[in-house]
This record gives sequence, structure tokens and C-alpha cells, in this order.
Amino acid sequence: MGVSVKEVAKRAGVSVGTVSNVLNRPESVRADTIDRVNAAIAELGYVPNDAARQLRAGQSTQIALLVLDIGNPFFADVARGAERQAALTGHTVLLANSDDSHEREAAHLDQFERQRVAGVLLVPSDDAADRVARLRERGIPVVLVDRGTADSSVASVAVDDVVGGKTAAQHILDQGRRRIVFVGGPLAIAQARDRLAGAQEAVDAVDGASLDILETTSLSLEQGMAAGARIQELVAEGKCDAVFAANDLLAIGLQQSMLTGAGRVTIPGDVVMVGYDDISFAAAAVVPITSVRQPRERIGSTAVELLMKERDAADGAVREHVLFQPELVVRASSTAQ
Amino acid sequence: MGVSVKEVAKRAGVSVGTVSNVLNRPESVRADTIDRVNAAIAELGYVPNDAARQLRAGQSTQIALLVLDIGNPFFADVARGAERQAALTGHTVLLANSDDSHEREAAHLDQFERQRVAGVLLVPSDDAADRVARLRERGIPVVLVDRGTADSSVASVAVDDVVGGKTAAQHILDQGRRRIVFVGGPLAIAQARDRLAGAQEAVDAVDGASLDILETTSLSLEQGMAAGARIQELVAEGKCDAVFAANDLLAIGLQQSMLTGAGRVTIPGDVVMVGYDDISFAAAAVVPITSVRQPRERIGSTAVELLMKERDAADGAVREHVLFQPELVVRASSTAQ
DNA sequence: CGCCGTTGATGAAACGATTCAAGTGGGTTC
DNA sequence: GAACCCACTTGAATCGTTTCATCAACGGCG
Repeated sequence: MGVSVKEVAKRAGVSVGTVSNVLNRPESVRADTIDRVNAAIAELGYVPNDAARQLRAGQSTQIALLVLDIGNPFFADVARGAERQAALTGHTVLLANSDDSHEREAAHLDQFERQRVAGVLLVPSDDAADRVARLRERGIPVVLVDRGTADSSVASVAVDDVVGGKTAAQHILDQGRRRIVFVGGPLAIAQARDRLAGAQEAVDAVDGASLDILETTSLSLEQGMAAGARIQELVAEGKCDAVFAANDLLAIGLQQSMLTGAGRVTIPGDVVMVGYDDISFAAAAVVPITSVRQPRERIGSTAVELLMKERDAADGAVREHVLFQPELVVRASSTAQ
Repeated sequence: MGVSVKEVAKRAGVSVGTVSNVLNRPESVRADTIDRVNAAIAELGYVPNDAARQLRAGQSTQIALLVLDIGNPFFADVARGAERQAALTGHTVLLANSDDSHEREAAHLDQFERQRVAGVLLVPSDDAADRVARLRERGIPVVLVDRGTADSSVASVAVDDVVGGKTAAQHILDQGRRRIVFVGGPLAIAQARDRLAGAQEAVDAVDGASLDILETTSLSLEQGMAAGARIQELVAEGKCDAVFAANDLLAIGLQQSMLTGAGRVTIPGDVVMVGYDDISFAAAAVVPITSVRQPRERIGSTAVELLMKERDAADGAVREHVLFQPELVVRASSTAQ
């Protein structure tokens, strides 16, 4: 169908081996031969066939990145970081979306196996341990992203969500607030669970402080808006003077619902609010939202670095775990007035 | 390295051809043979090698989708629609991000050529006509997405941005406003240009109505916030009583800047505001934003459909162009009070 | 003049799946 | 019992690259 090395070789009057050498080891080919071959390539419009190259090589140069939700700007930045780092070693990032569904996650991972990708960066939907084990058995290195070191046998890069949660709650307590409500979920998601656990630690250390939980079914804007109504009730009943949202999408939804609701709740007057992720919408909210920032691009690039180490390491090598520390970005939603 | 058909065949006591038949044409294989082969596959943990299959087939089952900005939730939805439709024909979507850069766009397209993808869905960064022509020469069908039918020789699916702009402006005029400011840019981007042109049409038809232009350097939240200051001046000078933003990111940034600025501008009292895209953040803004909705998922799924038609069509086939009509979603930001 | 080392080019084997013409065997028919 | 069918199976050829052992040419050297 397309133009192949064979035709380029004929055109340039050399053998196929030489064409391949021009492409991959030009230093071992005489300059005028190189020119002749390149001329033939240009004239014929030859484009190498990756499938053939890959078949011979035994593995692709693609690194798969499977995220929970491409709609979340957080993951877009992680992907950017990964792409940048991958490019350094001639790799390419294959971006896929599991939409938090086990089925889709499994389907994508199957596909990656068939493609013999160079590695998988996985933001696991829940407990993907067996799937991961299977990939590793097949010789495909895996790095877990944005997920604590629950399973220490797999390399991972994450941000310490427990510390993040603790920092957020501590900041709220420092503002003098005592009746905190955590909004987030489902708690089956490790990120939500860890952030909550961290917040609990901080709250437990302060007498008279309480932490209630308002569990949501997803970490989305819509769920945030829905939860807003309940928060307003709690505020009216004097049971809530601060909200810690498991991510910024929730926080934005909450804020909208609370500011426009019948309850006339003010932020940060009635309720201090802290979010998580520091996506750009957080700073652009009407009351800019204090948020826990994660080094998003850095997470992506580090994940690729770990993947390369995994690949190069001998089988029984020690798995590396990178844990970044989050950073609190204080804005108007939590600044005492 | 991995397990291949050959080993499965040996284990099951059949030939490689039979294993292949079990996988691809089970109806032509006896039931007990199928069982035996499947057992061998399970025991050995065999996973087909896509590269080999693809090499033989001459083309991959991946459809590439190259967007301007994965960070924009709009494209996430387009991708979702494309993925859903592609799955119906056993295809897979390869998502890539050009970040509005010609270089990255070119690099990705080169990569797609090497991979012999089944087709490319392209949101062109600017004028990608020659790149597209080249892909088509190589036998790779292309569908332009979210881009008018500037080049009628390439199939395309888009939303009528001129109509969308006109609808938005007409709605503003219907609210009795006459001093409209269009915020968006750069005007080199077709989407921005077309939306402006549509608005101009509507304004021209009404005596005493004016349309000023505030050009931005990108369609981002940050640019919206920056433009907000200027809008407040114009409002103070009595030169602006309505804003039409080229997309919702801008609108959200504008709103935040205007509502919290020193000018104490109210929405929709002082300024009526209309955005574009109807991303979920628009409905969640403090003053929910009236916006022009595009059938996002539908754009993605239709693009894949067109791609399949392109592929099946004879060489000289007529290129199809689908143009969806946008829909105005009215919310508080433009509702007279 | 013959030998050797070096540099560069060659061409066949291999990667793993699919395809398809050819083959095998068992059953049916006359 | 020969001829023929039908339903499966077989196995070699093929896809486009890369790799590597082998080979050719040439210049230098004794």
C-alpha cells in the first residue's frame, strides 16, 4: 500500500539494510549515501511504519496515561507534564479516560496490553491491584499516579493527601472556626478518604472542634451544587461555620449554591471555605477559593521518570515512591474579615 | 518475549491458522476445537500483539483526535462522544493535545502518519490545509472538527458560529440593550471571528445599536479577568450595557472581575452577559451565565461517523459537511429584572 | 606484490499475526 | 466400493522493519 523501505532502497540504489541504517545509525553510513537515500525518501514521500518497527522491537514507544476524568483541568496539567518528560526520551503519551468506571478502565488496560505499550501511568479508579499485577507479569511497567502508597510493590507518585487534608483543616481551625463539614466522596476514592483522614487528625487535636461528613457520589461541580442546600441548612442551625471540599469542582459548586441560596450565607463571614487542587477556576470564583495546590505538571513528569527507572531496573528492583508535599494557597474564601 | 500464537497452537495441538480463526472467525471452527484453543490461551495468558495484526492489516484501529486544549472541558466532551461512537465499530480514540502550537500539531500529525491511524479528527490550530492535504495523499481520512467549512474539500463537522453569534446578539438586543461589547480573540481564530460576524449582523439590523470589540490574546479565564477592568471603565462611561464573550472561560473571568471590582457593576442590571459553549462552569457561576450551547458529544460522535464514510468512500467522493445549529440557553445573567 | 585492517554495504532471518489455496477425513450417494 | 461433498485444518506466504554475520573495496604496509 504505502511506500516501504524496499522501494526507497531501489530508488536510491542501495539495500534495505542501508536505508534502515540511514534512519537509525547514520554515523555508520557514508555521507553521500545518506544524501542519496534521503533524496529518495523525499521523492517518494516515505513514512516509516511504526507497526513494523514495533513488531521487531517488541514494544512500542508509547506511554499510556489513564486518568479518571479528562474533564478535570487537573489531569490536563498532569498530562502536559508527562508529555513533556516523555518527549525527552522519544516517547509519546497516549491519553485515555476511564470516567471512573471499572469497565472502561479494564477495557483500556486490555488495549494497552495488546499494544505492548512501553508503560502505563495509572490513576486507579479504585482497587486495581490485580489488573496492575497482571500488567507487570506481562512485563509492562506501571506507575500509580495521584494515589497513595497503599500497595508498596508498585512504583507511585502522589501528593500527600493526608498532609493536605490536615493542612487545610488546620488553616480553618486557625481562623477560629470549630464546626467543620467535609464535603466529598465517594469515600471509596482514596483521595477523598485520605483528605478526610488528614482533616480528622487536625480536628482531633483541638478541643471542641468537630468534623461532620457530607458524602457525595462524585467529585463534580454538580454534586457540589447539590450539597450546597444541605450546608445552608446546617449553617442556619448553627452546625457549620466552615467547609472543606475534597476538590475545587465541589467547592465551586458549593459556593455558587450557597451565595445564591435563600439562606443568604456569606463567605467567608458565615462559612470559611477551603478547596483542593487549585485549578484556575478556584482563583476566578467570585470569592476566590483557598485551595491546596498540588504540583500538577511535576506529578506527570515525575511519573514518567519513575516509569523509565522501572523499565531499566532488574526484575526484583525496589519500587520507588515519590510523595510530594502539598501547598496551601490562601485566598479570600478563608481570610478572616 | 511474550506468548505468541505459535505457542498457543502447540499447546492446543492445532496449527497457528486455527488459532487465528478462533480469534477472528470462530464460526468456521468446530466447537470443541474452540474450547481447546481458548483453554490454551487462558493457561498461557496469551495476549494478541496489535503491532503484528496491524502490520498485516495495513492500518491501525485507532482514530486520532487532536484538540487545541485538553484543559477546556468542551473538548473533553467532544472526546467522550467520539470515543463512544468509535467503540461501535471496534475503534479506539487516541487523544492528543496541540496546545494551540503549530509545532506540536505538526509533530502529532507526523506521529499519526507513522502509526497509520485509521483516521484523524482535527481541530486545526490555524491554517493546516497543507498538512491535511498530505495526510489525505497518504490515504488517511481527515475530518475537521469545530471549524467552519472554509476548505470544502475536507469533510467537517462544526456548529454554525455565525448563527450562534447572531442568536446571542439578538437575545441581547431583545433585552433592550444597545451598547454591546464583544470580548474575544485573537480574531485569527475562526471561531472568534465567526461569532463576532454573526453578532455584527444582528446589531446592524437594529438602529442605534452598536458593537464594540475588545480583542483578547486567548480564549482563557485569565484573559477574561484582565478584560474585566476595561469593561468596568466602559460601563462607568456609559458606553457598555451588554457583553458578549466568545466563550465561557472568558465570560466567567469577566464576571468575576466585574462583580468584585471597584465599579460595583451588577449583572444583569448594569450589564447583560452572554457566553458561548455552555460548559458546566457557566451554569455554576454566581450569576448563572446565558450561553450558546453546542452539541458537544454529538460533534464528536458525528465526526467519527463522517470519518467512517470518508474511509469507505471511493477516492473522488464528495466530502460531507455537517453544520449543527447552536441553541441559546437563557440564564440569570441576561434575564431582565 | 600479496596481505591485512577498516569502512561501508549487503541480504537473509526474525518479529507475530492473518490469509488463503490446498489438504484431510468422514459421510453420502449411486 | 468409487466418486464426491462438506466441514474443518493446515502451513506457507506476507506485511515492513531491524539486526547482524558476511562480504567487497580500498589503501597502507612490509
